[in-house]
Amino acid sequence: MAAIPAAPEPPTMRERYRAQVRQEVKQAALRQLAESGPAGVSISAIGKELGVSGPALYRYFASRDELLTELVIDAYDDLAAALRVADGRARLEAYARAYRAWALAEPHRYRLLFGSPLPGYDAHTQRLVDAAQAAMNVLLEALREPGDPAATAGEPLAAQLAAQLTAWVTARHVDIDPAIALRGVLLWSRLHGFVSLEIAGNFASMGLHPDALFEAQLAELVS
Amino acid sequence: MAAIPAAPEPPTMRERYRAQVRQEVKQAALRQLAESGPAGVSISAIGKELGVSGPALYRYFASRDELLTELVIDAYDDLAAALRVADGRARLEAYARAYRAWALAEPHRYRLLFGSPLPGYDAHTQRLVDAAQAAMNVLLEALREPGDPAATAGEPLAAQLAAQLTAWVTARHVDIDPAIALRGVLLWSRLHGFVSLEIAGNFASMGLHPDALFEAQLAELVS
DNA sequence: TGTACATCAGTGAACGCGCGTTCACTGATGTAC
DNA sequence: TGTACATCAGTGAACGCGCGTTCACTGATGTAC
Repeated sequence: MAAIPAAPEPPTMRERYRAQVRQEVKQAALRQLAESGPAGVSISAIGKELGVSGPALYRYFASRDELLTELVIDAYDDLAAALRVADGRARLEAYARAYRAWALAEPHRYRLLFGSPLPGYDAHTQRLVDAAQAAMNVLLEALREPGDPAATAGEPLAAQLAAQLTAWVTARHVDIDPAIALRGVLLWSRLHGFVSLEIAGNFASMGLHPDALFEAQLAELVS
Repeated sequence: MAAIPAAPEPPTMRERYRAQVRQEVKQAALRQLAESGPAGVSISAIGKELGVSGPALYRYFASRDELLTELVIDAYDDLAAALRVADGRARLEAYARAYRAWALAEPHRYRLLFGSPLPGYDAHTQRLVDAAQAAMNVLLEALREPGDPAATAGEPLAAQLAAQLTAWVTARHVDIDPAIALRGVLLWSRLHGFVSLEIAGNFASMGLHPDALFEAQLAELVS
């Protein structure tokens, strides 16, 4: 039971150096992600890009999985931050536009979050689920806005579904009606459908311009 | 310019044997797809599963890419066939249910069609785009049903979008209003959003039961 | 300011793995006379 | 019915590639006296 001396010291030079190299590794990994997809993010290739041997990276990340986890969490954080700027009246519409804009600006990261599962990688760690919920919380906040047309609930909910929604909402300390939480979940589902098809190029291969499609979709979303 | 003799002969035994082995290879590939995802579909592993050496498969498929292409086209065909059974009144609802049911029954094949792109594989060959359109045509047929509430178009369309939709619809020899085609595309987009999130386990990790969610989604879809 | 030591970033070789694909070859199967 | 030949399925070795990870080691950097 030796007392551990408290060490609130400022970071040493070595610590700052480590933090900086970690960032550079992540950036190189993101570049590879954009070029070759999640499977193409490899330790050796990152080392090559940084002018360093592969095993050197093990000083900064315990394994490839840990690196991937950091990329995923960073992406969730960035997405949530991009969504948080949606504000003011017509907040829902702003949220939808911000969601699509982020996905179009960072398609590889969007796919990392919501695309096919990586082989041998468990995306449902509590840590990852928590990070994912941050983006959802922004949506719930937007829905809580009074005076929004969505705030007027429609049909009555099935009891079981209402209970699950209530449990989910209260677990995140947001105080809204389960019917509105349902609207949030379904809104997210529709946004994801549109955006993932657009990113995959499905609209383009039908000869349809996504911008106009999205406006039409928006008209229905916010109604 | 020697005349090539026409050969409408029935398939020889060797041809039938070849066709059968091709089927077995595909089935083994589907099993691997279900277990390890698209990246796990490997020539050597298929050979091992069939009790045959890897290179033997090159008698039946020119390359791994050709095998994958066959899997994709088969999946599109099966999906379209599953959707075609949706009929009768409330055809749209039946279509939506059939779409979800197929995706839940064959999640790995659904992901093969609409999940992340495979590295080094071009999913936008004309042949593949055509196969994808078959499923869409079933939806357009369902939407053409008169008396369906969806048939009554809503707001006026942007001119450019209307032109693209008309071009797309007439290229597939279906005679419906562009506004209704738009409803079809957006309906598909929403279905895909819901189904892909459900398959990925996103609803489950929120503690939400997908069945009840889907019923709520359906109520909005068909309205 | 100067020296001795501990810390730690990075190297290069190695292990074991799996992959797609090519190639020369064996042996069985079907066909033609 | 019987023999000679062509076809073709399948084998095993090999090529070249890339991967994650471990390990003993070198050399520079920061720290303590």
